[in-house]
Amino acid sequence: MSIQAVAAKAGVSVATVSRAFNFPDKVTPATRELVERVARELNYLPNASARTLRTQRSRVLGVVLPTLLNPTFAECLQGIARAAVAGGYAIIPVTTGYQLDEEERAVHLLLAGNVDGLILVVSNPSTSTALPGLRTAGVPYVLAYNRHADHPCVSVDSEGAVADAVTRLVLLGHRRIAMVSGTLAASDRAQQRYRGYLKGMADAGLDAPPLIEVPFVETAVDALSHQLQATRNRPTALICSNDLLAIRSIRAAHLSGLHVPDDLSVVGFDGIALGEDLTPALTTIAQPNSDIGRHSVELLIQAMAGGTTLQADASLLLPHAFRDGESCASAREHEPHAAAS
Amino acid sequence: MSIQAVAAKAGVSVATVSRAFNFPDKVTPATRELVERVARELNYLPNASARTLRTQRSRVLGVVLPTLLNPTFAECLQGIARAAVAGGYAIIPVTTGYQLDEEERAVHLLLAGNVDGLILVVSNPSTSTALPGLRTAGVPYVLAYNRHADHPCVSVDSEGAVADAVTRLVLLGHRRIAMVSGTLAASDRAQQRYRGYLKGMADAGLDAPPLIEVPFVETAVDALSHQLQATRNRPTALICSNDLLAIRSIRAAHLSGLHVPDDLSVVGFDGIALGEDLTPALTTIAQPNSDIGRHSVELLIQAMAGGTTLQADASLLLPHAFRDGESCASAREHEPHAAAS
DNA sequence: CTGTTAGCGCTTTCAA
DNA sequence: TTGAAAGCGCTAACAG
Repeated sequence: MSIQAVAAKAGVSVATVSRAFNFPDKVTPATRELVERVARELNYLPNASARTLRTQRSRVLGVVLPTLLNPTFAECLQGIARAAVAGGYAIIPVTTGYQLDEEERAVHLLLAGNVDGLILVVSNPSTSTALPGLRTAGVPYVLAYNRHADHPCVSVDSEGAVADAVTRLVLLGHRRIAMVSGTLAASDRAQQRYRGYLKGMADAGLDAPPLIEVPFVETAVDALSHQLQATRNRPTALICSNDLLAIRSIRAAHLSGLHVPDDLSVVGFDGIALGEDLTPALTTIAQPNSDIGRHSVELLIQAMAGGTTLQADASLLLPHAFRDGESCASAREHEPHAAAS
Repeated sequence: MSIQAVAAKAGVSVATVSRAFNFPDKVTPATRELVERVARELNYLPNASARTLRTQRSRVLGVVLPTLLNPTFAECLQGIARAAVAGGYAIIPVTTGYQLDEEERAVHLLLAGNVDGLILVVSNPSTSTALPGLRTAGVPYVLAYNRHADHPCVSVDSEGAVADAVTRLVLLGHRRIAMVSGTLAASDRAQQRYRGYLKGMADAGLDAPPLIEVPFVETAVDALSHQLQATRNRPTALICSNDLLAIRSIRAAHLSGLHVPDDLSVVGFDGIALGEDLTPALTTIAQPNSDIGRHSVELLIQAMAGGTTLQADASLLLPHAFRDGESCASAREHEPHAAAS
């Protein structure tokens, strides 16, 4: 079904059909209705490729994210999708599995696909190989979750959030607080969160035990169980770099015969919706995942409307919230191995 | 960057550039390398819209799903994405929130976007308003998770799976087994699973208590807690229509002072990866979510290669597996309220 | 092996 | 208010 067919059947020119759809008030009500009726009869759908080719605008946004298996990004994507539709845009999401080369491949794919703009969550803006190319290509883009002085970003103050969380744990009587993280090198967020942890510990005058880094999420439970059993001065609280890690930490504690939160408090980061349905309900630093997506889209659309590309000073810092759950409690008055500490 | 520019700079015709990219062996190695070098220098990316317009093939697949907030569909989408990339296709996913009108809107959007084929998870194939249009449009499509005699579907035998699960529970000594489901009318899968439950109960010669239908997932925990507290002949086991519901059921049990699995066994359906990390680890009927996505794509690509549309007889029934966890145990020898039963 | 050229479906001047 | 026609970037005959 082409515009030609509609024009022929309606007895008007293709230009008129085009106008009837794109500028309804530039044609007389009579012809407009005629065209609309015929189009409906013929089941006409304007061809997006032809339109894109002609106008040089696709009304499609590319989205690059690490994975959808982490509900954090699924929630964010949901926010992106909703805002995109509201703004008249479609989206093409591509996942990268936290791999640098995949990030670059994804950007290429999307650029070749004529997207008008990009929203991306990269491993690390500083080391990303995809970003420089994007910049020179002149395509508007915005980073979500990442935080970097040279790029437009929509994020939260991870560092401050974790530092605050440490303070809370200290107020609950915890002294031996450890941090659990994925590969530090693979994510600027993990690095920021770790810095926040170190800051919080320093502020409280506490020694920070070595970071518990679990390179592969699949092995997190085993690695953690090992740590929880082996350590003599076992931590009484764990701050986890994300909720998935927190969930696995709770399991690791269980497998080590520790009860959460009585023997071990666990705090997550992300605020995935599922966390509230767990038993114990996850105590976590909640990010507004859906809003991060929404604001990214709105920023992008706004910039595109102005025909410009986004600058770093357009960055947005969204509020986070400490979400109380049941995986976190006061440190026991009576600590085991007290003599050894 | 157009093909013209590359041709000019390389001193060849546009046709040669096109060939160098699409049929490398139809040009001499020398010119091919020349073209490739110039293209790289100019940072040339072929324009997808122009190519689509010309060839009438977009190499894009549309994906329609209820939501990405349920990890089941996120896992499936991951499988779809991987298979699509392997087959040289990009995907555009659209979520519908289980709403009929959204399903129709999504299909329209995708069709206008020139997708070559569609993979969809609809609420109910029988009542779907989007499917008939799709059929007449002649666009290849396949349903995932749904099951229907008139459409090509990739699914598992939900009915048989649930019936088997009931049998297992019976063998564990359970007699009072209830089923928890979302809105039955909203999903053919829920209906199939319920039928399987009824069949399993009948086979065991047991009375099936009324279905516990929780219309809105958000309220599931409250509604369930209420049921678990109010019932005199409280069930000793719950079969849940999906894993999210199972997780909420475990929480509801906890809030009602019941321990899982000692006081109540809970079995889910879906096999989301997260279930294995929970405490207790979720006992569930696992679907091969990623494979469902992969097979859907492969079926579709295969059909498109043959220039045909998929028929109902191409449907695939994939194997499911009962995944043992910790949320399910033998019924207590010594049942409370035994006298009343 | 390479070049010329028509045309995919649409929007957008420019004229009428 | 409407129509004629050019052209977006690419591929695929067809000719050489």
